[in-house]
Amino acid sequence: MEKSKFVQLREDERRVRKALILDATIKLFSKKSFDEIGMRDIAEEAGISAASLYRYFPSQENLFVEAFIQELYAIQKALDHRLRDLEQNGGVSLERFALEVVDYLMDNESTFQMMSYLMTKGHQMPLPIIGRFIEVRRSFIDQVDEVFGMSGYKTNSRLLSHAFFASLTGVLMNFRNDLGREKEDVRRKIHNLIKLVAAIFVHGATPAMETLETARIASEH
Amino acid sequence: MEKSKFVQLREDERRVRKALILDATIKLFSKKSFDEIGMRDIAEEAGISAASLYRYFPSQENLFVEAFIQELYAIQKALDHRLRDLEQNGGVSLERFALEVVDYLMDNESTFQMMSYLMTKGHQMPLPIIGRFIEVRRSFIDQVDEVFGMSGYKTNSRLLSHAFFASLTGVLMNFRNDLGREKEDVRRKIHNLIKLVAAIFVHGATPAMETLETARIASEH
DNA sequence: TGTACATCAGTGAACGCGCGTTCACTGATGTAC
DNA sequence: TGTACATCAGTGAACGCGCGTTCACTGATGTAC
Repeated sequence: MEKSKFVQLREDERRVRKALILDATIKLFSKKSFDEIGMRDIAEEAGISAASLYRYFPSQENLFVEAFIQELYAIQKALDHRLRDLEQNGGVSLERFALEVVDYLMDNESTFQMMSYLMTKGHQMPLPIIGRFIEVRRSFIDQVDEVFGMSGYKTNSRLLSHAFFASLTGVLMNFRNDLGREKEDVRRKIHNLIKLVAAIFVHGATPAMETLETARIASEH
Repeated sequence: MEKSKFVQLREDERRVRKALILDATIKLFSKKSFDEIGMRDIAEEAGISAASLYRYFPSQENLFVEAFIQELYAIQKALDHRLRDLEQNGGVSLERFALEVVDYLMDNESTFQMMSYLMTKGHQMPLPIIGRFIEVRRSFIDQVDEVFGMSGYKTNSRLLSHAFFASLTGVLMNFRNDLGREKEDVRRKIHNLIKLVAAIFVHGATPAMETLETARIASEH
């Protein structure tokens, strides 16, 4: 009985330490590219020795997998939270939602780095990560869908949501590291682009859907 | 005189061999990610020993730089060529142009890999590459601009072109490696998305420009 | 034509370094009696 | 309370491997006389 309590305590502490290591790892994601982060870096960031890491994770790959998945959960939660927030405070327009997402991704470098990484190298990642990534992406596209729904679109907005999601990430990936520009300058430019894209998607989608429908039917025959 | 001719010949051969190595390197770009390509890989692909590479390039970095730049020139030329081609054969719509570009990028894995790489890690690349990349991107956006112009848009389409370019690359990066899908399936999905985006940009841009103008002015005060 | 020499492409083997990981150990804390 | 033992976090040092790069050499081709 008492013994089990002590064991419990030890296990709790262990979990806390694991979490600290994962936090340190995620923190590093925002400073370096993934394939530049070594076990010694993580150890330093966490304030322990490299050897100690192996008391908590069997390998570097395993540590990274856990960190990625934790981060993916955080993204999903954060996005969901922001959407609910908007809903309560004055309604959700596509533009407001998109700007929220963009700001989140610009303020959370590690999240953004991870998303880029998953997009470009995702196909050779361990399965659990791929699964989570696809899930999170779908959940995000669902949210876009929801926003489109609020904006008055009915069915068949699925493809539209995919396109919008792609445009949004495309803007970020292309202009995030624009060289020789001030940080706030970059943000303003990206905001403008996002506003433009949102406006285009809102005002231009209805006539476009017909065109697409025609194209789709044509391409299937 | 004669001596100079022999020297000339030797120099020509040298240039040819350099080109062969560069070609081998670029070929590898389509098979592996850049940070997975080693000097021994390149040597094997080129059919020589790793040590020999150093007779032609002072370092791996230098070799990569030359390969990147060569590839960037190739992209620019290919895109330009395709645009001119379209102009002569029945006119250029945004959709046709975009589909051409997409197909080019889907058929030239190494090009696509390089573009993704430059977008995500470009800011820490050697200066000559950054310069070339920005140049090529600008030239591409110029082409989009031109197409928009043909489609009847007048001034201030610059931001629109940026946005379209970003959307196009975004679609590719997001759905290129869609898992558990046939290759042709992926291509069809991407084609549909691109058609949708093109249609949206064409039919929806005009009212959107006003919205944007308002937003831009507002954000400056 | 023959011979000594220069140039240079090409190479197998080795060097040096950084990385992921393991080893053998220390020290703190708790348990048994 | 004291003593022998178990558990486990933590670590400095070392191992093994792969990589970029260099070394010392070979062999082919051309040059000088």
